[in-house]
Amino acid sequence: MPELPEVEVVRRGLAQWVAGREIVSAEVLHPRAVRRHLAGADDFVARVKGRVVISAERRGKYLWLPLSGAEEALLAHLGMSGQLLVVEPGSPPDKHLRVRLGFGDGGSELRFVDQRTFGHVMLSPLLDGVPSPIAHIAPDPFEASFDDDRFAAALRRRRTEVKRALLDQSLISGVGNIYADEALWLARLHWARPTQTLTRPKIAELLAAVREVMTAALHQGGTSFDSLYVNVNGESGYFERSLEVYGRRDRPCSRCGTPIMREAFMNRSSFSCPRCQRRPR
DNA sequence: CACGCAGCCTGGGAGC
DNA sequence: TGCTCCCAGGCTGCGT
Repeated sequence: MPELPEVEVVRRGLAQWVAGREIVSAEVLHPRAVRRHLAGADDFVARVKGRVVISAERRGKYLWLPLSGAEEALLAHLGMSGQLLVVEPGSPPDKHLRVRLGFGDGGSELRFVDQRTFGHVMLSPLLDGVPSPIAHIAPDPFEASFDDDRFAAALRRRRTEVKRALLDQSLISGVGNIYADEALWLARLHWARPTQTLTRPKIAELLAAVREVMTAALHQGGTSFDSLYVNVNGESGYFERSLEVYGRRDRPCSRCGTPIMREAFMNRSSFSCPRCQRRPR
């Protein structure tokens, strides 16, 4: 389940293996993979050919490849199960291969593989260096343009629960269910804590926790649970060994030994320590 | 405008 | 063995 650290691992792989190369062929094997490219699959294929990949960029969980020519980029979101794989041409097709790009040097090809098809790729204009479809997404906490004070003020204005706010990509991008739970545990906050009751120091602590868990994950190459997520070379990350609460129901909290509990939240799961993270009254 | 939630999608696993 | 149901969850679109 790719969140910011996993997407960053993929971005680095793309920067290393794909930047500077000219796309000469493209094939869309499943229309849903390009559903956000409103002009259709044929248009996507026609317009991507002949373009040189300039670099690999990322904001939150989105990543994009600026292309030569017009101010345009190949934008990708991995969804839950998407992978961008750099493989030798002619390698056996993956079961869930959705899009394939070939390069003029005849070397490795880029494949978008996605079992659950929540991910997508598209071509989009760049506005001030950012793809237009993600203009409404807030910077992620590792960008220079992320403003801690502004985030704190926006959070306190909200009338919602702190975990909902963490998952709201218009407030802070890149945080998904796994790292939200991990950061809340580290900051000793219950997921249902009303945002308007958070003090500025507590918000600073929460932001530090978000950055800490993501930095740790990045150092280990991302998180992987069911091998659906792999980096650009097809190698799984190993961060799941370091998770403190996510997926650890009934196992002891490493701080106090209390069994971790799982609660239903937003049609998914929240994991927390009932002692370290006291539910608000 | 702010907030919350259904729906999208597939395969693995549990239960019968 | 084979069927049904549940679960994973980021994001969009829509209702309140």
